[in-house]
Amino acid sequence: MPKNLVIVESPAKAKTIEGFLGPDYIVKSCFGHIRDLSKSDISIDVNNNYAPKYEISPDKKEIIKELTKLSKSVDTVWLASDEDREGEAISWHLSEALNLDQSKTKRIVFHEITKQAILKAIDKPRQIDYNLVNAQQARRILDRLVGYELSPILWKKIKPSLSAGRVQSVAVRLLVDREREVNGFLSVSGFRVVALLSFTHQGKPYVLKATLPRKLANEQEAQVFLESCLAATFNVGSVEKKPAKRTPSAPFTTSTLQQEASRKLGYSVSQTMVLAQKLYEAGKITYMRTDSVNLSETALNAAREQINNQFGERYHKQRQFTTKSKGAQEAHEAIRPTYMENPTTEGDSQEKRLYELIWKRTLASQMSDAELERTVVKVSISTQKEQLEAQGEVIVFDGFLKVYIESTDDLSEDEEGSGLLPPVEAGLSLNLDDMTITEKFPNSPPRYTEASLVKKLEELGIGRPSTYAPTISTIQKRNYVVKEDREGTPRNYTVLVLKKGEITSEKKVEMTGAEKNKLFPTDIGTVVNDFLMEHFSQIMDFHFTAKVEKEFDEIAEGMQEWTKMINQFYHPFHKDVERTLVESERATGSRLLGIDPKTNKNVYVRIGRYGALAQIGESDDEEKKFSNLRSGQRLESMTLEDALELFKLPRNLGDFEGKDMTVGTGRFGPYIRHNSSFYSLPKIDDPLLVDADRALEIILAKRKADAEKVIMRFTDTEPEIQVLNGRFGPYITQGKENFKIPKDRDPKTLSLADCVAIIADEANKPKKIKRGKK
DNA sequence: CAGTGAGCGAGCTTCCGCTTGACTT
Repeated sequence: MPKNLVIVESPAKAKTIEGFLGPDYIVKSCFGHIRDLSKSDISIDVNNNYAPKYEISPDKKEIIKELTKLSKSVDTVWLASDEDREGEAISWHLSEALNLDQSKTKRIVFHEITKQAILKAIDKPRQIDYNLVNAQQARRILDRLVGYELSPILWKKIKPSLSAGRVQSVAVRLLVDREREVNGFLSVSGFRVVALLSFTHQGKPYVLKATLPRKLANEQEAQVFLESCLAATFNVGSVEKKPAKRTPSAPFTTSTLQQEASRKLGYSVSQTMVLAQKLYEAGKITYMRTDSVNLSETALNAAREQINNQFGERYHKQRQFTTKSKGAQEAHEAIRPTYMENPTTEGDSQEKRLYELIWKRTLASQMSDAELERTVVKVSISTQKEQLEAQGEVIVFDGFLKVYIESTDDLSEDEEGSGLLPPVEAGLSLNLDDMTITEKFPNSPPRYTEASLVKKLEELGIGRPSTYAPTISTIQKRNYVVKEDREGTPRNYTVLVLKKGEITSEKKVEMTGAEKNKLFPTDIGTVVNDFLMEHFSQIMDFHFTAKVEKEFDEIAEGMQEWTKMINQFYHPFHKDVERTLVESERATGSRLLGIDPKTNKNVYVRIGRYGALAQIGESDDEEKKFSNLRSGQRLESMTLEDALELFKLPRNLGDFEGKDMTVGTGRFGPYIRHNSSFYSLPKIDDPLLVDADRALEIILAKRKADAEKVIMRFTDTEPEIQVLNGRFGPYITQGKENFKIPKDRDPKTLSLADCVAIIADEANKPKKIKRGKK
């Protein structure tokens, strides 16, 4: 019987550690938090010093039973949860829930999963740090108070089932603010000058591409500039070379891994975490939920060895990075391969690519700076004071760039300043091949991707490595936010060209504002955000988390009583809650768009019980009219014209077989309705233009298709079974189930007995095997 | 699936941060 029970948070960790400790130790995992406030109500007694009502989480009952039993059979229980606020609380909850005898309970922490580190930890046990535990309780209770008092207000004032919280509501605010910034962005164009200048050097022809550093203000100025260049001569004025260097980024944390996997591999935040979890469980990488950029001694040594072997000593430079992000708790190492000597790994291709990314990033972080040479060439124009400029960059020593180049979210305008310049010297005379002046519009601030939102949240110190992915999915589940593509809109721009002594001007069209896989706030997300901003600006403040984190730190250091801190927060907050419940109007996001010229009534858009709608007439008007907004239409961007357009449908097209034909637009696009049947309108038809003849055509075509749908039926004997013609050819249907007809059978000649036999045959076939794994 | 949009009232929804599976398609 083992004499010692060690409890860690993660089962993968438990397995590794057990190997180090020998037969006297049994190592178990508690799978994270084991107790929490009950979900069913607020579970905090606000009138009794905020006494929390904890209960064992339903999914942890089983493991607690097992741990209790084990703890009774050993001499010593070692609580080895992580060394941060949450980890300390887990140890305390364990000690309470398992009813541990303090004299045989020891608290240990280690930062590295090596035999040495663990033995050292066991050598220096301590007691539970109650200041840290109280800091966690304060965090937990504040979050519960905010979440469980704000959400019900939203149910009453906006819509049931909505939610608000310290983290999610600020995440939505970032998106709403950005959306407004983008929509309000005024893009003032400038005119960009690019010249292609040729020369010969040692008998070989070269072209130098040079640009004017500033943009010209308008077309007229561009025209004047080109005219002045018509008779000009061009000379290289100066060539200046400067050394530069580039330094590798720190190894991955959760958030930087999510960002790079999104940029380089196109993974969603949650996809990255699922893959990383698999790599972790397979023992290939260290823990994937971390905010630390620290590498252990073991890792530093392994990286050095790998770099020296693979690239030579010149490529190695040992670096230890320091964590900058707010609120970092550093319970773990950075995310790195467990074995640096493996540049790649077995497994499915997605896992493999993520592993290789982690390996490269880790290795690069321990490599030398890249040395560059930047060259700036100035080109003089004889008729102008202003000079053109060409920039080049050459890698003198690649260093870490040999394995890893970090990506950025910025869409840099051009590829300026990269690559090798042709051989030029001061005084060299150049020949103008052509000069192009293109009208350019500056980009609006970029919309957020999942990963760039995580980056922003981390910068603000909001959320933790374990919650970034769940937060992103919560705000999408609540329908506050959607991730989607949007088509761009066409925009005109002007291009002026000087070539062979002639100046020409041309109007061109480019697409602008197209987005791929970006986060957009929905109407409901916007209405909830504006409501919270109006009544709870304190919670919505981007620095709210940072402020309370500072107080949690003070509690952790024993400088402040946790109940006092919560009390100071709760009193004013709860007053706001009560006042809002009484005073605030129902929030519908209602906007008055204008007046309907036909009826002279007001036209509104707002959120209704079933989503966004347009309304003509006041709410107490008996003859008011409603229409759903179309998909893609947003409350904020609706105009009077857009709204009036909606009321043009449904239209009555006239009578057929004694019943009205109407045309309308539903959830699945435009349709014709006749005698309570629906007929989808083909894409080529515009519901506003369709006439009675065309509607009739569509109805008859559908009837014909339906008539041909039934190949065989056995009405008398077995009305359940039919042979039908479907989208993919003939098939047999029985009730709600469909069955394939074997290729060698003619569907037209099948008898009922044949059908029954085929159904029995198909039903016996094994179900499709799961895809994914080989 | 092609409507609905108001109100009543029962009963429900909801937070953040630790951890993994157990479930289908």
